[in-house]
Amino acid sequence: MKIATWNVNSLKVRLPQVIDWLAATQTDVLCLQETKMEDKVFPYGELAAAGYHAIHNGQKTYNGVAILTRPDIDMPQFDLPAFDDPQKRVIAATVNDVRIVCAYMPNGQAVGSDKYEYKLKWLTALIRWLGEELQRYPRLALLGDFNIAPDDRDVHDPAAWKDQILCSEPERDAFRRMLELGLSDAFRLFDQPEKIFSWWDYRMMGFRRNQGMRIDHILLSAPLAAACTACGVDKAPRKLERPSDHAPVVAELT
DNA sequence: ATGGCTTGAGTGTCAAGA
Repeated sequence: MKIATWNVNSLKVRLPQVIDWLAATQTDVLCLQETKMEDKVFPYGELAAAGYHAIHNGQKTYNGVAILTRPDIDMPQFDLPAFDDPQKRVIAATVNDVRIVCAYMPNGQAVGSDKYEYKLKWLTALIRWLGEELQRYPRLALLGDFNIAPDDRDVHDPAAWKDQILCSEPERDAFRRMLELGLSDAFRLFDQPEKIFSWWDYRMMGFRRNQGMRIDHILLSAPLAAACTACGVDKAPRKLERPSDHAPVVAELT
């Protein structure tokens, strides 16, 4: 089973790219972030015509997450429980006996800002809930835009970004706490080339200069990590006209 | 130099992203 995550930065703009990419890659499960639309305008019909079931947790303008699958979807869940939040950042479901959790984690804007405090509180709530979910669902995959670069290897210029947003120690500590639940970073299960990123700034020719960050991740519980045969970033969609600033991250499970 | 693009809302120009 091929699973993937992609922050599309508006599904309205990117829907043709998503449908083309699904057809080209034969992906079984795709988690989307930043759909930026309400549920009532979500393109269920176009996706069904492309062969995909879909569930969506959206809102106007900001955030919004979806899971697209070729297999049937069971036990959908929307939002973090026990964390009152109008921002639509979490959706989960069971697909082929794997619990898929799709998350758009807060950006945080700047270390020390109100949005940064919200990010850290949100991450703590996520981690508490993930611990419970792993008890219920030992076969669990967490996919999404984490807005965290876990390590200096994941940053094009670690000196410039030291202690900045996406790289600060409290954010990296939250990422480590996810790993301590028993999850593995699928990308790091394998030897990887240097300077592989999943996001590049639209400005300053960031993509052409490969000035990016690895902030989109697939974390796997132990049974799934043992079944994972490959993980990488597919840069092809980032080269298209009107791309998202993020590229898909893909993992293959036997 | 805290900008540089891109999107949505909405028709001015700003918030937000990372």
